[in-house]
Amino acid sequence: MTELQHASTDCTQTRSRLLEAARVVFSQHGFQRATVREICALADANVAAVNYHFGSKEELFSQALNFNRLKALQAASIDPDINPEARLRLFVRDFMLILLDEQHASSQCRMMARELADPTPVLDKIVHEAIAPLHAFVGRLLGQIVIAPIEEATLKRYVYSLFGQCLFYRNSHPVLQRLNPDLSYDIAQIEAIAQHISDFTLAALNAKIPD
Amino acid sequence: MTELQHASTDCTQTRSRLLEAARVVFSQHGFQRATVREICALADANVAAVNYHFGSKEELFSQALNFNRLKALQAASIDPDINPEARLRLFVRDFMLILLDEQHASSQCRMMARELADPTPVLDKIVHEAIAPLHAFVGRLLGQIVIAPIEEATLKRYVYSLFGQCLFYRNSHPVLQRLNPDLSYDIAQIEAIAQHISDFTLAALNAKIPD
Amino acid sequence: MTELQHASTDCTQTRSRLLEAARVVFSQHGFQRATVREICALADANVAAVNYHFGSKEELFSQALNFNRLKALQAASIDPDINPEARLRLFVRDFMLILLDEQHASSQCRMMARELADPTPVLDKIVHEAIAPLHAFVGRLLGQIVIAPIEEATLKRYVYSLFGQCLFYRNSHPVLQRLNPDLSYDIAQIEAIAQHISDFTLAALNAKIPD
Amino acid sequence: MTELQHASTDCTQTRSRLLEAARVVFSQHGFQRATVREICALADANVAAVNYHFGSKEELFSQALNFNRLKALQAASIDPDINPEARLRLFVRDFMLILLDEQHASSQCRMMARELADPTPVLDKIVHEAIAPLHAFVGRLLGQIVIAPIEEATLKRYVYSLFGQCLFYRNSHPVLQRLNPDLSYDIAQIEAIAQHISDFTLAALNAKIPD
DNA sequence: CATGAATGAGCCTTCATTCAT
DNA sequence: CATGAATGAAGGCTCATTCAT
Repeated sequence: MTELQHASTDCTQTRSRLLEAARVVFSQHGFQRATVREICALADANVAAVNYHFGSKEELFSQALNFNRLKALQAASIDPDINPEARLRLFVRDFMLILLDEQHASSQCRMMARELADPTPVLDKIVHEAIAPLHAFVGRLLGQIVIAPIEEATLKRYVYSLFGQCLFYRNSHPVLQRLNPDLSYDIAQIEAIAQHISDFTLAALNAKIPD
Repeated sequence: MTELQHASTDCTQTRSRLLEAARVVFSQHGFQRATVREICALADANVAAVNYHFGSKEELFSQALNFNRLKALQAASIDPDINPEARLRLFVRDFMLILLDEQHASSQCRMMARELADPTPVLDKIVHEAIAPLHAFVGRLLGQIVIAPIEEATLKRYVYSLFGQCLFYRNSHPVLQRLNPDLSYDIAQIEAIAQHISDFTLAALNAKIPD
Repeated sequence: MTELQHASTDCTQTRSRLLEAARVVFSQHGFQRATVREICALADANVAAVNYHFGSKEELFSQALNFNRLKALQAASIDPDINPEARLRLFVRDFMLILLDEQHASSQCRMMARELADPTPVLDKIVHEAIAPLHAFVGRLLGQIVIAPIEEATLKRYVYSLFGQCLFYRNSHPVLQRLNPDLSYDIAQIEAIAQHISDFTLAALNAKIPD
Repeated sequence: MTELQHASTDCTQTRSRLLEAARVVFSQHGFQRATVREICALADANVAAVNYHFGSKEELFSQALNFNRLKALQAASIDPDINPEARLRLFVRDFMLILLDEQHASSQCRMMARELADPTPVLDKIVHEAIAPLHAFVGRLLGQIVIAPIEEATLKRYVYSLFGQCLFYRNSHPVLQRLNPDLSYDIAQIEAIAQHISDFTLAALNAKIPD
């Protein structure tokens, strides 16, 4: 519960603590189930603090979302000196690290993943600011790998196949935990998963070329 | 437990109507957002009916789940006269129809999909009765396609890659709707999606063989 | 506080008790200051009872208004066998009894008086259903007294002068109480006030005739 | 108590701006509905300013009341060279201008009018400092018009009849607005109203003499 | 067997006030 | 002298559940 309390950020500021606590609680319970009371308790703040600083639970949710890491992700995989396949492997690895690494501040991404299953008005913002650019970026990347000209619709399905594989590990995490009770993601395992997804995807893409 | 006791009785029975209404409402709003009042209103029953017949909202949810269609799915794809690849294509097609076809009574499966993102104690039942067998089934099927002996862990990842691709279209439906505002699934489109997933997966599996 | 509890109405019904309590509390504190909690406490009901029975505080307020007495008032003063001046005296007397008699169920009228100073959306209903007809009625009555033809606007001002005098005793009651600390309205006093208002008004109206 | 201490200082002083803003907001919304936040926002001051300068919302309200205009009113109508009836007409005219003229700084009086319907402890001050003297003044004035000796109680009722007519236009303003949607008070209309009230009252008073 | 009525815990939010600087 | 930040009490309302019939 107090995992992020007094963490690296400037915790003397109630506002920052609220944002941090919100990410934890929202990513655990989703927007609906999360209560401002729990967030405030975790942030060691008064119940009224959320409304004072953000005006509403929804605005807090919206501001707790932080797409910086996702944007940095794209920047890192954009180096033109690396060939497209290697860039894809880099991207998938970083993406999975963000999605699965419980230790780091990836709760924003988990919040997003939750949001997908239980949309609130904030989803529009998420899609517009984070997901659409990400899909566009991955679309360009895959387009460079599949040299043969392909239809836009087909390219989209490749993108979906890639994201589907990646997101599965997050979205179906509760299921996987029950199927494999001793499941836990350390960095080595995350990298192995990322490598599998990259292998699988590249194999499918390359196999398509002769067609 | 008693879910099939009344299966044969007239659907005018309150109990049956509640189950049917529950499937509709739960699959629309998820467990949390769905309200007992809405279910009862749709079933034309009293607010107290849910607790009277099922004891709790959660138990209603649990009993509203119905895995028959998923079980039938496996049965259909098990014909030994068909080669494994064709069986996989059949399975994916039927699975996607269940997941995406809004016209038919596949709301149970949509309920399950929602549940994954918002686990309740009922998830244990779902995993045990429906998902675990399904994963095992698909695991055996993929194992027949990848002739070369592979590790159990690797096979699992193949299964995850397949389900990840399939579930993406349901889990990320709100996102896809926003990315493609005129999105809608008719049977032709569902079959095209299924074919893509099958192609993609088989290409990846076959490419692996030389390794 | 419990002045009306278990009064004459069917108090076994929570709904009725809520309406009764609402009239008491609303007329004491006005719409804003009145709290559903206090109303429910007075009605010996649960806090949720208001929302269960009426949906909202405002709808409770709206339904607590009851114009029957005002309507009866007009009916009583409409007897054609009595001359207009006597009918006016009757009307003023009955009106003042409703306005000032604390013993009887005139809290609706006090509620209305409060509403005037602190309008809520419900005021539209009050004006339309109760006040407009009342003004029209009194307008006709005064029109019969002032035989000479007068303009519509002038007639309205007569109506306002009459109602102004009557309502003063209710609206300015807190002031009058402080000016005359031992103020209290028994029936004799109310009748004396009514007689003064009638005298004053009729004198003014009659004095006008020669003009 | 200290209300005039800063009277001479520049109105840019926070304190003065708060008083001015308070008059505007209180007269618009009444004591209850007015919020400290709105007053501070209008005065371009901090939320804490009210409590800092005045200790409480109620004390701000109390100090925002300013009876100078009412006192000036009496002074103006006290000229012994004018006959009592004319003085009454002057008084009523000026009083109605204060009550109804939205353009001028008569918000204090509107504040008082609101207060009557929603008493706070401040009402004691209002009654003692403003209303009681006003009633006394009008009582003397009417006493001079009704030459015949009358009882104190009767004189009081005349005063009430006069004030009732005047205040009606303010207290029932929300109602009148709804009855006459295109209602608005310009100076000509206010003077017409004042004339009607004076005519009506004087007619009644004079008619009484023969009694 | 079923229900209309009622409940109580909990939700988000508002607001006058206080605190630390 | 003044303020931005924070507080706690209270508000209306929702909802799954229970009760009495």
